[in-house]
Amino acid sequence: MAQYWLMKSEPSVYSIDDLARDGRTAWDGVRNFQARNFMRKMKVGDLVLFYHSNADPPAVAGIARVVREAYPDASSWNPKAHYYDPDSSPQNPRWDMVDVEFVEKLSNPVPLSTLKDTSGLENMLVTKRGRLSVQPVAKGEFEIVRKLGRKR
DNA sequence: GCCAACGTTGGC
DNA sequence: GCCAACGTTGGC
Repeated sequence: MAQYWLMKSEPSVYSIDDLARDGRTAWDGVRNFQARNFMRKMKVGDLVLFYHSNADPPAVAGIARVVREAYPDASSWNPKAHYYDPDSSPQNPRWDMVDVEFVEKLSNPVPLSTLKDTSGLENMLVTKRGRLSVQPVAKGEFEIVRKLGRKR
């Protein structure tokens, strides 16, 4: 059974439009253990709410799908990479990433304020735990957000 | 740009 | 193993 997730990206770094253009991307740069552990649970076919953080307004901007399950994030042992971690190596990778593909851009992005105000979403982690960049979402929550996002 | 929240590191 | 210091996230 498919699971549901929310993943954050700053649109100035990588936006839903970038994903629409590229078709698919490797979700590298996650350097938080809890977020990494959630990525390790992802299965091909799982659906992802693509959330724009540090945006105006912060919002769920689109939907993506997992197309490759967790594998080592090579940028973690590249000294020139922004997210370089000296404790990670090819022999002993510390960080993983997944590949996701573009599914849809929401015609009506769902801002954080709406997530906070909508009945049925009061338990979403994104409204509580500001700093977790990869998090699980309940199926019902996913459906509500997708529906809101498709409204015009 | 500020700063609260909170995850991580490292001294002890 | 505690916890203070530090760094980062991310809303505002």
